[in-house]
Amino acid sequence: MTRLTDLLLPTERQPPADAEALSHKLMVRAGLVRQVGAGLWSWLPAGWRVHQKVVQIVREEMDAIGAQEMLMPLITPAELWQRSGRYAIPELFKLKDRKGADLILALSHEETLTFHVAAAVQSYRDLPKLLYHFQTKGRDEARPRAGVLRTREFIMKDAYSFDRDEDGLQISYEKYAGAYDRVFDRCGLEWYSVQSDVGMMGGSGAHEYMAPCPAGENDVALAPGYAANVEVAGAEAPPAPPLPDSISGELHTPGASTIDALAQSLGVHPGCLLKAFPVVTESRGLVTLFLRGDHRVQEVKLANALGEEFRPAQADELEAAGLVGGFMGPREGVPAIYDAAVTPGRYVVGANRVDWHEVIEVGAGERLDFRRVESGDTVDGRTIRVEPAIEVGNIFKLGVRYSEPLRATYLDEAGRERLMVMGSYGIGPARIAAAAVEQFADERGISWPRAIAPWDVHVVALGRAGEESRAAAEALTAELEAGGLAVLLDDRDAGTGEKLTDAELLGVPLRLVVGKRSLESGVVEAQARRGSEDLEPVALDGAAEAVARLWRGLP
RNA sequence: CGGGGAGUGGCGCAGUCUGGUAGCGCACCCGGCUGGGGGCCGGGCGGUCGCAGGUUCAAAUCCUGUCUCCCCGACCA
Repeated sequence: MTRLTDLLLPTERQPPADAEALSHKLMVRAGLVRQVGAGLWSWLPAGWRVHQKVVQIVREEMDAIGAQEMLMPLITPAELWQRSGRYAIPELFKLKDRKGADLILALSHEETLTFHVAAAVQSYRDLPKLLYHFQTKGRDEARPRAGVLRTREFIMKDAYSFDRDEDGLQISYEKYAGAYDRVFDRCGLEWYSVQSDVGMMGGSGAHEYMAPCPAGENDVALAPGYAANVEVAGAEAPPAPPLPDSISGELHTPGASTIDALAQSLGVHPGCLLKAFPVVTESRGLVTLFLRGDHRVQEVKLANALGEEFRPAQADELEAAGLVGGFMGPREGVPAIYDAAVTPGRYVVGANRVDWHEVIEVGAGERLDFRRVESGDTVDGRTIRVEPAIEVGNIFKLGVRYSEPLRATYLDEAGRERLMVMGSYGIGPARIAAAAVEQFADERGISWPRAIAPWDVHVVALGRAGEESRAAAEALTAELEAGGLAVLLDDRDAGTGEKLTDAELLGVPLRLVVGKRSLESGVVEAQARRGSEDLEPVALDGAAEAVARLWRGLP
């Protein structure tokens, strides 16, 4: 039993002035978390209970697939990271000890675990190995944001798999994927897994687990049977209306240096225009990308499509090539690449002269897909919608990205030395908590899924200290606890409104109100936090069982 | 890193333009009333006005520097 009079639960009537995201506001208001610095948060007792609930669910599902829990240090010798090549990451916290030795704060633990497994495992007989831990991560984020959604220090469950080959990795990957499905289901979240970008570091496959909500940092493209991060999603765009024949040749377009202005002055759909996006790459030099005026470049897709990194061209480079900002178009000597949604036909492009555009005929040449998909696009005839989501977990086929530099090898049956094939699998418990707040909160506050609520039942004892209702609430609480429920008892000497309002803010799934009015009939009032209708009152006689039953029926 | 905004009691804010020694609501403490939706009355506690320097008889207010935090973007292995 937790008595509210013992608990540090600093609820606030007003959200912090600088909070933007709903989960940020509510988690602070409900007394779950407090900020220490930018991206640095303390978990107060009630919030930590939620975090621990999530951790326990994750732990159980990891154990269930045969993964073994361990613990590796946050502070790590820099040398391991120098070997893996990750020492240069800007987000990496770097420090020195008193002897001047270089150390880092691990932002994940591939290096450390690969180091251990490389030393401990020599034979194919010892593979596969599935391992995980919950450990603090340090990440010097350029921009921490939205309360606990993006922080510079946080606890992550990071898991790893070591296999002898790709086939083995596939099996391990599927085990973790299954465990993840169960974790997010059990946490009561609305979620889906999406294909994700494997990044420049390579890797042969990756999925992200996404919890849709407005505060999400990722945009996800969804259609029946299809889900992908917009960083990789590809789709068919609805065709743009044809450019009227009346518009042709050279066009005097004074001041129309933006797509909107140009489309408006010509009276045509923005899709009839081509937008130019000049970039420079290592192997190609300056290239101009063209996509429909109503489309946007998706930079991750672009890098993948190009097969190399790129940067926007600089003003002097444009000038040297004769490209004119605001009126840019194809030009002799500058390679042009068209987006896949630019179907052959007539388009308005810049004439590379200030205040002039022209109509060109685009043929059926080579295309790359580098535009961002938009709501209304289709995949195999199914309409896509794009929505924001929080990334709550990811699974990633690493391959030999770490086993190679860190020499994690084993001997196969033939005595040949071979590289272990790895996977990594992350979950952020804090993000799961924040996502649950985002997804289920209403105007009164948080509404926890049963599985991760800080307590199972919130007993509100009305009346003054010493009154009969207080004693009844105490007795009821003890009985519920004996029956296996975790109960928060509001035993404060506060007004009814304050107690009920705080209960709704905190969001425990089942609330029981003990007051003299209902006690006269030998019952307490029950209300589910989610859904507004009162449940049937619960008779004090046999309450433990009845309440447990009610609780089991909640979401 | 670029753009924008903000630092005044635990929280939310006013005061800054026009310099005169800090105020409001909530919270908190004491007393009393009330006791099923943040109730009422009375009395209180609490602030180096982010920090440093400067101007001035006098600085929350003007000047210079600096730190911190938030939002948008970039970045996010």
